[in-house]
Amino acid sequence: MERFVKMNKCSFICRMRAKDKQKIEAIYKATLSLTQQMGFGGITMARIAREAGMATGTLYIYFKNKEELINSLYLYLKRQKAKNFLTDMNFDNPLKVVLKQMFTKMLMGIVNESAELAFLEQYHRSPFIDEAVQTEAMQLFQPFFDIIERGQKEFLIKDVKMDLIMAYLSGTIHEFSALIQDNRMPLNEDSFDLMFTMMWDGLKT
Amino acid sequence: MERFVKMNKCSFICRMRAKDKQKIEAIYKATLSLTQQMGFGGITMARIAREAGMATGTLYIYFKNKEELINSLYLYLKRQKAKNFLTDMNFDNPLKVVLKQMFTKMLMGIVNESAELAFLEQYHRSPFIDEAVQTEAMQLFQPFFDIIERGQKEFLIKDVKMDLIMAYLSGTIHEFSALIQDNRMPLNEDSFDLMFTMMWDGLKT
Amino acid sequence: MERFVKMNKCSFICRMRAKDKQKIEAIYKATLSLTQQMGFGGITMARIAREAGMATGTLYIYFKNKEELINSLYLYLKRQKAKNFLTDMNFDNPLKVVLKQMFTKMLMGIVNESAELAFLEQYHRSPFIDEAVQTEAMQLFQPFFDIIERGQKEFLIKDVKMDLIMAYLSGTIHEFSALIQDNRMPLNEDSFDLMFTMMWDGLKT
Amino acid sequence: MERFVKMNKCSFICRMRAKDKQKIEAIYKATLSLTQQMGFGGITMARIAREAGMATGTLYIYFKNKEELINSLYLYLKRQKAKNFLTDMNFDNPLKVVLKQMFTKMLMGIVNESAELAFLEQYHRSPFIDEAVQTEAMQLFQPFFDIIERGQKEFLIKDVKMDLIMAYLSGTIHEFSALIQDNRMPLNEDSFDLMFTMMWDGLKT
DNA sequence: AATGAATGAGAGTTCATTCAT
DNA sequence: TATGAATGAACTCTCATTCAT
Repeated sequence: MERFVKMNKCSFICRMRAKDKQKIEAIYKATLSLTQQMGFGGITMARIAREAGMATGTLYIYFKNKEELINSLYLYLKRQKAKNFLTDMNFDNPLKVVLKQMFTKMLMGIVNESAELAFLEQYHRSPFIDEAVQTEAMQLFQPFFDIIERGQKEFLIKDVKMDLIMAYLSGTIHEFSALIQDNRMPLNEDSFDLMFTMMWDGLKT
Repeated sequence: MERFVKMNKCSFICRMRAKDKQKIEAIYKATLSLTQQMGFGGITMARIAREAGMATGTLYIYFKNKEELINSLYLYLKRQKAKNFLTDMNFDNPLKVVLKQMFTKMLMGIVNESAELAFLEQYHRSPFIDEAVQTEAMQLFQPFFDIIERGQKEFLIKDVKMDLIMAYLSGTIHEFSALIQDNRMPLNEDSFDLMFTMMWDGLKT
Repeated sequence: MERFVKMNKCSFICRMRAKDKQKIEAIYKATLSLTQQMGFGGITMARIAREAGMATGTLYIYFKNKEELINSLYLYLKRQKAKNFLTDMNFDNPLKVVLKQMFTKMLMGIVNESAELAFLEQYHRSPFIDEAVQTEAMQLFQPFFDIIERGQKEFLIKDVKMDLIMAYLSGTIHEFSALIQDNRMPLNEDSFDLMFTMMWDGLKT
Repeated sequence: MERFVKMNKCSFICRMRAKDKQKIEAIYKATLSLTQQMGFGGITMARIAREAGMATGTLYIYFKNKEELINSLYLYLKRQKAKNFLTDMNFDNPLKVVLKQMFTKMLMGIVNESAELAFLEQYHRSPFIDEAVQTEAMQLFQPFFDIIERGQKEFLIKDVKMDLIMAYLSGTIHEFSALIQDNRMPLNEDSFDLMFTMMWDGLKT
């Protein structure tokens, strides 16, 4: 949908009213905060609105309905994660070094953004899931798949289906993150080395 | 519409124990079936009752409320799983053999009981979770912890905290099960060997 | 869905709980009353429930949703009308006498049941209308169509399409009823004769 | 959606009358179009504004609220109808000819302006109705009443209360229009003759 | 013990109206 | 004048729980 650019005020400083980006972020923030506080089941449109400091109806200006709000937030987080993930990566390093970098980034990300994690985890088994949204989210991590394939070509990583590799990585990283979040593993280099070693030993040829 | 004439009250020798157990199992079965069909969110007391062939009110005779029903079912499944898990295990075999046996049992169990799996997975992030219940569930798997400790004493398994070992095992087994359920990995010995090898390589010293 | 007949109380006076017919009538009555008071637009489920002396949720035990409630009431009124309409009719009388009888009945019915009229009128342009329901309603008045056809065969009534006859009758009766309801025409035999004459003159050959 | 560059404010000679009228007509047109498309219940201020190519708030510059908008449109249509109705009428013709002319005009008007009809019909039982507005609308048709009175004085039309005559005419014309709109009566002279004859026979002495 | 109708709080969503720009 | 984001009351409908039978 296009909009009208209004110039009637003949104002040189023409700031378009724009459907406030800040507001969308306030909604996202409120939703994440609520998910962490009360779980996915505790999210209601009324509560999100109150937490974000606006009226219930306002949510429906920015999102068609609850489902769309949830899916948008999911995609937003995934994009953000993918962006962070690719920043400052040096893919020319030896494979194991690259993987260690990635592994560390992932765990660090999770630690710093526990609300996001809670949301993402609960999203997957929710009735809101949208296949198209998930597909798009998956594509953001293509560079990651490339690294694995490179490792397989160099005979460093087990030559098994990518599905199996992904399942293995996702399972371990997920659970390791949970350990850190629950303070059952400390947040230091030794601890990371330990976890990476387990993961890597299973992966390598 | 047919009708049953109930005579319980007219019976002088009124032992209800057996009946109760049957009813409770009917409720459990109905709940599992519904979880698989419509997800955790689709479970309502009315639906459980209908699926189990009884009135809504009857559920409240056997369970104080929905939360208790869910938690009871969780514990019931965990106990069942632990029982199956320990049956026919020969702990005198070499460690790796024992672990392979366990691994296989776990994945097989998951495949045969997909309704149970759906329930357990969704339970964990639900608002129904009860810490005491989870603790009890954990204790059922003590024999498993013993095996791991034995492996560490024999210098076969990495000498890291049990928490880390458990996180690693739980993460991989979970994801591997999902692969099988989604038919992205076949259900045969080769496939199991592949998965076990990955898992074991990460675990071993 | 099966049901249980409970006899455990060994009560000789076994009154089935039955989804209270009285309640349905209370709902109908409340709906009619509200339609008259505040128009079709003023009907809300909450108000119907309050007027009928029950909780909102209770309405949904008896009717799937608002639409079904409205359509059920419509059909109920139409059936009632058709029943009244056919009672005490002597179809052996000369045609004009039969028609006068019908005409009188219709107007009398309308006068006695002004709430019903308000409802029926507003139903027709509402978003609730259900074609199947209307078709069934139409069939209830078959005996009426038969009379008209008989009149046409006897060359007493204009030989035009039934649609046209019905439009003519429905239009005049409708408006005449409104006159009486608004007290712009008295409710006596002279007045009825006048109205019937106008109607009949247009109808006859 | 296109964009308008508005310069009104920059114009020193700012006469808005013409503009206003255009806007009001755009609003009326949009409202009629929506009534036809989605019924009276489908009209929302937001939709009217969008259809009319303006902002919601703008509607409130021209009309105090929704009720006033609807009532204004009603009166506007009635006035227009009355104007059309009186154009090209030759009241010197014999009474029956004049009536036939009127009857034809009315039905034709309905056929040509089905959106208007949909609106008028639904207006009558709406919560927006305003008595004063209706009274004014009625007065527009005075010339029509005069014709009827003339007919009564000439002993051509039944000597009954004007109310009864109006009810009779309004009822039949209404229903006949509906027949034509639903394509259950063709739009030709024979068809019009048939309908007029029915109506006239009821009316004449 | 078993029933299922009844309850009513609370969910998601819509929309007439306001108001800062 | 014109805008359209913001508001919040009011709507329909759901569901865990109760209770008379």
